[in-house]
Amino acid sequence: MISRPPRPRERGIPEATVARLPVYLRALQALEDRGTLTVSSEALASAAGVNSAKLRKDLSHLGSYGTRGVGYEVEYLVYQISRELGLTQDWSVAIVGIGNLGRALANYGGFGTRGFRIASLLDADSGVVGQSVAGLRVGHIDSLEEAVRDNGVSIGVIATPAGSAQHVANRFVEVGVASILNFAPVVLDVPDGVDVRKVDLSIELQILAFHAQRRADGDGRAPADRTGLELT
Amino acid sequence: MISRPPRPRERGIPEATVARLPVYLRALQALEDRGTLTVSSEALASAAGVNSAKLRKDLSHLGSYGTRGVGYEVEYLVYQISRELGLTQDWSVAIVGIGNLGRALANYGGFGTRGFRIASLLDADSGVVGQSVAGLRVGHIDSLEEAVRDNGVSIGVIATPAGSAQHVANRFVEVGVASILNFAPVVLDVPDGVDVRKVDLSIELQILAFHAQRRADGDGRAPADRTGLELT
DNA sequence: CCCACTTTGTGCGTGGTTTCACAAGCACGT
DNA sequence: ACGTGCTTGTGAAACCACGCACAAAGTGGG
Repeated sequence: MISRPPRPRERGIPEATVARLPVYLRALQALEDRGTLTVSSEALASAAGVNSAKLRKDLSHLGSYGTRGVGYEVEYLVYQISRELGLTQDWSVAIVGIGNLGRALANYGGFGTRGFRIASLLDADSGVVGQSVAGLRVGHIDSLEEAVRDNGVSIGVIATPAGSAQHVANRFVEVGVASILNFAPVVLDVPDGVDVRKVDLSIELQILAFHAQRRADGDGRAPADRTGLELT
Repeated sequence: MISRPPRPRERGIPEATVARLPVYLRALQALEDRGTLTVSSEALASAAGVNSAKLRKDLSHLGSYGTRGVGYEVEYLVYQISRELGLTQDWSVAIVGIGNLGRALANYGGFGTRGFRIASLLDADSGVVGQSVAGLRVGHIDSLEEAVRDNGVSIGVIATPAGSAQHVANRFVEVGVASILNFAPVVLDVPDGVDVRKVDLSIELQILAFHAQRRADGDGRAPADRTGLELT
């Protein structure tokens, strides 16, 4: 009885679990940096800000990687989650729209922590094209197809104004980029099989405002820490 | 620990609905700009990228604001959603961490579209303090308490490096800021009653990578591609 | 006034997600 | 070898979200 099965999991990890795996991964990497060797579901859950039962169930979808009475081996779990998320291979990313946000993304070191390589920066503004941002020369949007093909780009990031986003998305789709991260405040229309995720700063603010208003209204319950006073 | 299960919602709107209201609102405002007076749930749902039954159910949580046989009056619905989200009042926002991302946020006009006013920019780096960004003078982080009080800030945005985020959050909480939007890649620990939302760029990328990998694996079909032996 | 047509609001079945609670499993000390 | 203590993995229950399908309610034409 030896043999660790190389592919214990079956296809079909719940979407909610997938969304949490990166959080676990980051918490684990912090533990790893601190030299921790093993961690219990309780401790890891607390670091990740979730319920421990949820964490165990999430991990159980990947396989049985824990040891009862002990916990999980940090390094091994890091590897398993990385592999599941596809971070053991490299992904090339193109960013379109090198305004304030695009620049921030290009310079955001956290991206490349593992697996992601920013391969191409593109913009439509001839005043921006040619500039050097994060060590890359900004190319013209017209060369998108070329940039995608030459660099093997498989993930496209849209950081353009709302008006251009759909057009950029269309061109990404046409050259075969099937994963798009959209920062523009529009709903993108893409064919089946293309995966779009949206990050919308003002939507997050609006959700915060909703809850803040509810707190301020005749709530009856003040924030635990403060003395119920709340001015608007 | 925290034992406060009895408070999912008081008289309220499901969380999933709240998260979609801003999307509807944006679609409605686009219609308004185009001069459209009324819209059917079908049309609005399509513009917002959701199912029309879901949209109707979402709106039904706000009240009965539609007219059967006709649809919804755009302007009226804009007002109702705005009110529900708390956008009829003004929210003052402070941004801490004026690096690339903080700068992008400060300049992001979309914020102020309605209801949100960026009242204060703060940073710890003396090379940044004093600079003018988006028409505001960047203040020193030490003046956070003062800035919050003087401007009536009720929403705090954290765009600092990971290492400083928890500290900034603590200070926000201490001066009574109970709504925090966190861009730093850490899980913030805050007392009950404080609302934290997190936007994490690299997590989004990792989720995309997961799906991209799954597409690549079982590309044509999914079934018995590699169903070998499996022992545990 | 009545009828045909349109669109909302919602009851209900279905499926996914969270949480509890506990048996099963492993390590370690005696 | 065996019991003790701890932690995982997972049934089962509760909860929530989604979408179908249809009755209710309004509009407009004849």
